Amino acid sequence: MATQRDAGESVVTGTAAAASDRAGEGAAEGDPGASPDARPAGTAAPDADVAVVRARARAIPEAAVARLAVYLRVLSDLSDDGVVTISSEELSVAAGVNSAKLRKDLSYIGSYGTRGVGYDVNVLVGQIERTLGLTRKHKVAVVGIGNLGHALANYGGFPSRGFPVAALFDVDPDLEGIPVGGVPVHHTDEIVRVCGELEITIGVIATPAQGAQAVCDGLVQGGVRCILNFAPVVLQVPDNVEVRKVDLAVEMQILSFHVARRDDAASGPEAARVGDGANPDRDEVNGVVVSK
Amino acid sequence: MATQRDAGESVVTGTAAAASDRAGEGAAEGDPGASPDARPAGTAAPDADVAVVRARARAIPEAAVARLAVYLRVLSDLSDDGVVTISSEELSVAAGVNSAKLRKDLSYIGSYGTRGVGYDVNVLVGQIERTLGLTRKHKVAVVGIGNLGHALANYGGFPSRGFPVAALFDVDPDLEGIPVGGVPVHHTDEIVRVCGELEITIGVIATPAQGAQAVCDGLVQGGVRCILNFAPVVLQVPDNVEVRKVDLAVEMQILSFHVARRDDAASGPEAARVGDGANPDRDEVNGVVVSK
DNA sequence: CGCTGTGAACTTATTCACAGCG
DNA sequence: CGCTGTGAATAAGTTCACAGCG
Repeated sequence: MATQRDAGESVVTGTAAAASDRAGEGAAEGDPGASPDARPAGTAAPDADVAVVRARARAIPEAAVARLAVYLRVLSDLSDDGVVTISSEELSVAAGVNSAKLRKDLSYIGSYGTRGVGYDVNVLVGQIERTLGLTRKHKVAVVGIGNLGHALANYGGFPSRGFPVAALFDVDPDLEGIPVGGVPVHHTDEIVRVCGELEITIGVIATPAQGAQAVCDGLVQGGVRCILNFAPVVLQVPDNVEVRKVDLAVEMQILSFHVARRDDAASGPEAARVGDGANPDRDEVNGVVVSK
Repeated sequence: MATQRDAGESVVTGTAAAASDRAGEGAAEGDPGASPDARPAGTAAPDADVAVVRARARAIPEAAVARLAVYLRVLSDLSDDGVVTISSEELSVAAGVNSAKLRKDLSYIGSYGTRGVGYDVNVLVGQIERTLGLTRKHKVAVVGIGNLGHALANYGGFPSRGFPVAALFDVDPDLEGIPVGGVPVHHTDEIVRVCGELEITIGVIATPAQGAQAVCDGLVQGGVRCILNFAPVVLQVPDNVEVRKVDLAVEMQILSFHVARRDDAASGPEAARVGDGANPDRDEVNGVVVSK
């Protein structure tokens, strides 16, 4: 009964990072050791502004939030490339959405565009970061240092985006103390204590299904209120804890559904041709040319 | 431009084209008394069934498809545990949705329940697998054998669910020939040839951003029509190729938004109206009151 | 009875289309 | 002009609530 969404639910127009290059170049988003409130030039009053942003936050549709994160990544890249201004049309293409939707999404966070011109890239970056609560760091704990956990612990995309991996846990005592990506692994028994002490805000569960709920309970007890769950189980959490689920098998199955549907359409209502895969040079399906 | 759906965008219903929904029923039928549903109560026809399933497939809401995959996983677990029958209420709890939604979702694939009793677990597993196109194997290729690629190549969840990892690719020539998870790594130059020969249906992109589009083009040219993209870029693909994107940084940022929103509510004008029941523990994190 | 299956009501999200500002 | 910002119109998705079957 607590909030629990999964990546495939209402929205997740993703963007930002998985095995990124941006990883290494820690800089980018103007905030090098400066104040945690790092605001790009050209914005206004700190205190009142925050209140406004926050007030609006409550009204932003869930679906729009996911897209804002995408826009942010695209805008960050543009900023790195020295782009100063961009129109809703251009940005929408880069983000893979239509321009009306983009403008609507941006309107939820305020009016930061200039009519007849477009948006100032840096201003937008700053506003979106603020809206998403990225003006502060969110310490991350990864539980389950298997293949996936390793990948996550070493993933540069997290720290470079304000999500430092501050703690690692695993049930295997042999891993205790061993550093992965520069952070030592603790035993899962220590989750509550360590998360509390380090003030972890986001927990990432990369364990097998069986252990996941126990790990989750520990994280919650340790004060973690946001969980990214890779384990194929539905976690039970209190109402004040937010869970997002990433289920690779589910993603694959959704893709599978679309293949089936397409094959179907291609072969008409009757006779589903089973061995269609045999075609080695399929450049068209439904008469549509594939290759570019 | 091509179709590119991110997990969560609407799709399935062919929008403009197939206007009418629910396969089969005559729209003219207006009397609520008589069950207008085209499908006979018995529902069993083996062969014709496929046609029915497929026809309905076109009408299944995108959101429901994602959930069907979740139900399938839960049902498979139940089946393994020897559970024969389950009610919508029980299944919905296990899947983390409400029972009305679950019944509605199941109704999209047909009527396989028994009133007063519930659903036969195995029958449901079979029907969902059929709907999702899981009655055939879908060979998977993973491109980018870095941390994430390694994890994916070794991830047991794929093969066990009908998605054998049949090919691996990386730009690094040093990796060539080296087996990862029992499958040798090819150079990315071979993507088109190998994917064509092996009849890969799903490509997983786990490369850094820069290489992603080129890899994607290769996969498409090699006949791959479904892509799971972990790279933080919006891929350009032909209309008949389906892309789903998984973006970890975006997931984190969505979580971040919710932390910010919650912190805000807690410290805002009125007190948080939380008071769930499950977690009476810690009341503050980072100095912010969470629950009352 | 108990539980499914489903129209109908309602909520959320997307798209349209245009007023209005720079 | 060109482009933003946004109400109003549509479409998609969720929940309700209950008829009807086993």
